[in-house]
Amino acid sequence: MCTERYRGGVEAEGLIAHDVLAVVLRITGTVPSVLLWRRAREPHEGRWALPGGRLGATEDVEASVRRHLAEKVDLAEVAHVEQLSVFSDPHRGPAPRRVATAFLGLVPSDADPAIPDDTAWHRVDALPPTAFDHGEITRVGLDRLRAKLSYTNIGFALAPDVFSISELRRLYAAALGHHVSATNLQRVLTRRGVLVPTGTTAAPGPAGGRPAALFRFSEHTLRVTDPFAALRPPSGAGAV
Amino acid sequence: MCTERYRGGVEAEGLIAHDVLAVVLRITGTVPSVLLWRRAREPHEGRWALPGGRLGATEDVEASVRRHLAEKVDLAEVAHVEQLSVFSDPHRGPAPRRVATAFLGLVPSDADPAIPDDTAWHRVDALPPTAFDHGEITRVGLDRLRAKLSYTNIGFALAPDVFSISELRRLYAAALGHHVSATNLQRVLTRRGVLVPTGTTAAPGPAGGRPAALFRFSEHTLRVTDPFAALRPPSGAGAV
DNA sequence: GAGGTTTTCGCCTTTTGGTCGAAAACGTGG
DNA sequence: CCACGTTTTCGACCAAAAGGCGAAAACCTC
Repeated sequence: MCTERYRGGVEAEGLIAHDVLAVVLRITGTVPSVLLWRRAREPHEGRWALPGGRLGATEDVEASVRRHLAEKVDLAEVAHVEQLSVFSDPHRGPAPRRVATAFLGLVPSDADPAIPDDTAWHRVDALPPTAFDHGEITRVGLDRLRAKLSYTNIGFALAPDVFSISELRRLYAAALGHHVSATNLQRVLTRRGVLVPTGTTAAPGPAGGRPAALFRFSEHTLRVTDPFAALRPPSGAGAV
Repeated sequence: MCTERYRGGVEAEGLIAHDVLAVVLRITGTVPSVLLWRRAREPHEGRWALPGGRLGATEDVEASVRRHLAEKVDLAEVAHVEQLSVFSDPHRGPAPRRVATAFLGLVPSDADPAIPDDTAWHRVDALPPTAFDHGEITRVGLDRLRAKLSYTNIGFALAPDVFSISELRRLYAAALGHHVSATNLQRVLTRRGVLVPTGTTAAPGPAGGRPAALFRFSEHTLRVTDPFAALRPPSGAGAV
């Protein structure tokens, strides 16, 4: 049949199914959680998988991952999306061969978007059995988030629109997995100009305490804190 | 014919040609250069393209880019390869649709590998007309190199096995496009433990001068200088 | 108003990066 | 063999950035 030769022809020509996947993270309590859905069909029936799907003919990978993500979560709640990496091990899943471009997505901690019945948030420190290489991909996404918290304004995608320093401190500590000092966090982010005071304060908790000043991020798009590390240009920089 | 329905079937199924591409950089004089080959056929005949080719059925993208690179340059001279990004704009080239995974490759300044007749090094500040989006991809590769020079030991892939500080300073300045102080470069890299003295010295130039002490990189694989920026863990770090 | 709680802020220390100039170690040419 | 130019090295100093601590501020309840 044509179908037989068809398959063979496809592989000889090197045409490959291309998927997109999203590691969608959100800080819940003291630990990040990732959005996963439970597979109802083989392969890997019953295991938990990252949202995603086939790359369409008229879209680039970022448009595609946004389209597929919209099936699992309200896209308006996803504050940031960026490309992670390509996963292409020929044995990363059963035949036929699939290549996937993975993305990182971030949802602010105050958003609690509606999600389908087969979908749930899972703490990254207690992942259920994952399908294919999705566990490894989740780890890559988490690592990326942690790295970028240090030298970008990516916190805007984890925090509510306005927030107190202690709330922000809690989010950073949860994402980074280690203690973060409120004093230092505020100073570092302020010096970089990513944090601006709103002038308003929050009501104290039931146990009292001084009312917290409220802040917001100056920008809601990713910006690298420019001379973020060693070996800066002297003063007036001339790009090549 | 089968062929007719074949094509239609392929696109309906979303099967796509996947390419790999490499931005191979090398510091030449005071400016980085990129390895390009001149296309002898349409589309974009006569324009200059990045090395690369089709992803094969039994290899992942990194193995593939190494295989294709071997056709243009001696792989043993490529000291470092890392994934850059996926380029998937449906209109990034004429039909049929192609998706490409781009890589960054680095060749030490003392290597001068043999290359085919259709291939040449081009200074990145004076690129010839490039095919498809290869000019943009080159820019992405250069940006990646510049960023990583600041917070990783990636210099090992630009420098000879042993080198003087002034040689290394020249390489960093050329790659970054701005002045770099030898004193500071040595201190920063030494403090991070990526630079180790060999105990030997180089012969002075024809005009004399104090003989330069020679160094080498402690590792020849990529390592991120761990707490490379703000928001470090307190002291004893416990990973989650 | 006393006592508990939470946030804020000033002050200090440590680490890191940037700059400068003197000294060291070589050549060459009188 | 000594003065001079050259290149590298190294110490000293400075500024910026980040980490830490504790007192003070601003709220609660009893």
